[in-house]
Amino acid sequence: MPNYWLMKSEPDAFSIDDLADMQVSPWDGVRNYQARNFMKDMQVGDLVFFYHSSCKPAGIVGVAKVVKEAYPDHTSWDPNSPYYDAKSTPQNPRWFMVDLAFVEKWPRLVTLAELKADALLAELPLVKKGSRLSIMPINKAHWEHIIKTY
DNA sequence: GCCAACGTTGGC
DNA sequence: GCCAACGTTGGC
Repeated sequence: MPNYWLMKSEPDAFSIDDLADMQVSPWDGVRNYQARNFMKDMQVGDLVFFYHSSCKPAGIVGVAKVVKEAYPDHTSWDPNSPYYDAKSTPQNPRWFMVDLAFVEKWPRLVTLAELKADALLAELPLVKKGSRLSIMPINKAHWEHIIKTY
């Protein structure tokens, strides 16, 4: 029984097309404790809404699947990486990543505005005011509603 | 580019 | 441990 998630990425940095090209990619660069903790909860086979943020329009563009559970994010101890964090070391890693596999790109982007306008999704963390989490759990009812409706 | 919301840092 | 200052996110 898979769990469901939503993960945000800026398409300029990493888009669903990039994932489609690579088929499998690590999800690195997460530097938020709450998001990290959610990643640690992910299991192989979990399904993920791929969300494009900071673009016009923002929204869900497709689906990915977890193929490797959380392991240390090596970019955190690479001084040349934009994601470098001096407090993270190979001996004592602070940040983690998972590997995702491409599943499907949707024929169209489902916009944040649509999701906000959907009364059945009022409790979706994504549409809550001030939500800045880049990774969040999605319950089964919400997941199935979104898959069915859009 | 603006700004609201939120997370993190650091002085005390 | 509190909280003000600062930085970041992310929609518009």
